[in-house]
Amino acid sequence: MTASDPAEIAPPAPRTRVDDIYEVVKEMAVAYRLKPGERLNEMTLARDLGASRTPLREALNRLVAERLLDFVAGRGFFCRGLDAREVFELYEVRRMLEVEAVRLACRRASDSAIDALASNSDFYHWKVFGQPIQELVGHDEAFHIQIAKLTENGELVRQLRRINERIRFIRWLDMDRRVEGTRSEHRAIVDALVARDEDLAAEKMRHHIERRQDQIESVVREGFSTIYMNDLEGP
Amino acid sequence: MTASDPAEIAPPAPRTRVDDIYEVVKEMAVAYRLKPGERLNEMTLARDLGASRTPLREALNRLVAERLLDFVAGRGFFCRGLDAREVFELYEVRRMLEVEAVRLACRRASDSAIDALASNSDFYHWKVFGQPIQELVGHDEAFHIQIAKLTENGELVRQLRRINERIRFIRWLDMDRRVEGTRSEHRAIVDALVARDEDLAAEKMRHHIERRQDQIESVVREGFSTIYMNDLEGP
DNA sequence: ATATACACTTCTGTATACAGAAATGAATAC
DNA sequence: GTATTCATTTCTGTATACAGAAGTGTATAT
Repeated sequence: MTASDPAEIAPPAPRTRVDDIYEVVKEMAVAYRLKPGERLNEMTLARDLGASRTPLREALNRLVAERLLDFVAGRGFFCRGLDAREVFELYEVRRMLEVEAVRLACRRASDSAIDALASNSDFYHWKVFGQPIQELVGHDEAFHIQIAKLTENGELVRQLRRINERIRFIRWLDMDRRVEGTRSEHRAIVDALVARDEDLAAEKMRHHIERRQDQIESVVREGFSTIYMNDLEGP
Repeated sequence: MTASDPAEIAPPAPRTRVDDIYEVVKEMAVAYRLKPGERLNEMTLARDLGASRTPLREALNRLVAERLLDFVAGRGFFCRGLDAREVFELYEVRRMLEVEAVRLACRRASDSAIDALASNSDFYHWKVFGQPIQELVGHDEAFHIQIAKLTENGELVRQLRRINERIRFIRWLDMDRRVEGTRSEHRAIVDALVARDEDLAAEKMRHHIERRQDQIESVVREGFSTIYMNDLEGP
């Protein structure tokens, strides 16, 4: 958005090794390619990433602050756990933010912004079958973020993005059973937004998120088996 | 809470130099003892803290992830800015979370927990005059966190704590004009909680937070002058 | 007087080194 | 067979070293 503004062409922001490491390890943590609670060996990981421990540890510290990794002084860095309670709490925070976000969106968004959401929205394009789950979840996240952006509150958007990273694995697991439901629920939210019916939009959003919240316990259980099945594709 | 549980006496969690540095620099950033946008000299700062650059940079990376510092690759670390828009957005997110939090508290909190909040609440003890502003803000934050804890949602509490760190400086500035208002508004919230009147509690909380939101612009302006006056007490 | 080029200084980004803590495992005691 | 001790190995926590980028200031040209 601001990046393409010709008035502020700052030097193209040199990428450091820390940034690269950060992204790679983040992906590993988000996708639980590291097992829950697994200890990270800094020397091995640094070697595998072709770097030294110094930038690695800086990246790991960022990830600890984002709660994608755990850290114990004297013992090192660990993959975050997979805990139904934590996921449940994150869904609850997410609901609080998104229900209010869609309210604000009803009040603040321009007609054209809402039109863009309505006509561009993924639920028109989703091929429900034969589409990689990752793509579907990507569309899902994008839809919710787009609504958050209508509030013009950058902090809100950032917080939701962070929550999304932490529950993405869970979304991967339950998306395939819920594609159709998701699509129709998204549509209901957009309809309410177009009508600027704040209460209805809020209610639809609450419903949309709470439905998933109910299933967390079982999805997390499925998560463990998925994680430990993936040994098969290990290195 | 869990720390004193005899069943889980883990080794007393050795403190590292990173932890110490983290806390010291965090305090500097929170209190704007670093000027907004000021560049941090790693060598100087490390020397002043009696450490080397390695743990310093790890701590700084954590603080960047928490948005208490900025980072530009190739240029280094900077104190966060002081920006009315950002503060405004944080107050908005805070309102979203706390209004819903007090609703959940009405539903979930035990009678005894609410009693404890009501009888122990700071507004009974606040000495309005002649009390350091820092203490008053500490009571204020503690009050709000206590309510959040009634939800039993640890993530919610954590997110609010992080927001509090980022707006603490602003609270310091406007607290002295608002001590009495704060006290009575807190009381109204507690009364609604005791009555388990969810809608009323939510409305009181919303009002409580939005009142401050309206003043942010002017408080931020005051903030700049405060920051640049403090040169007088420099080292 | 302002702008440009260039040498010089300072600082960041990363690798490496090393001390001490933690984990591992063998050997011994019970 | 289980528990305990101690030697050995491995790994973390931090300091230091160094290359190259960024910043600074001076001298020269216009």
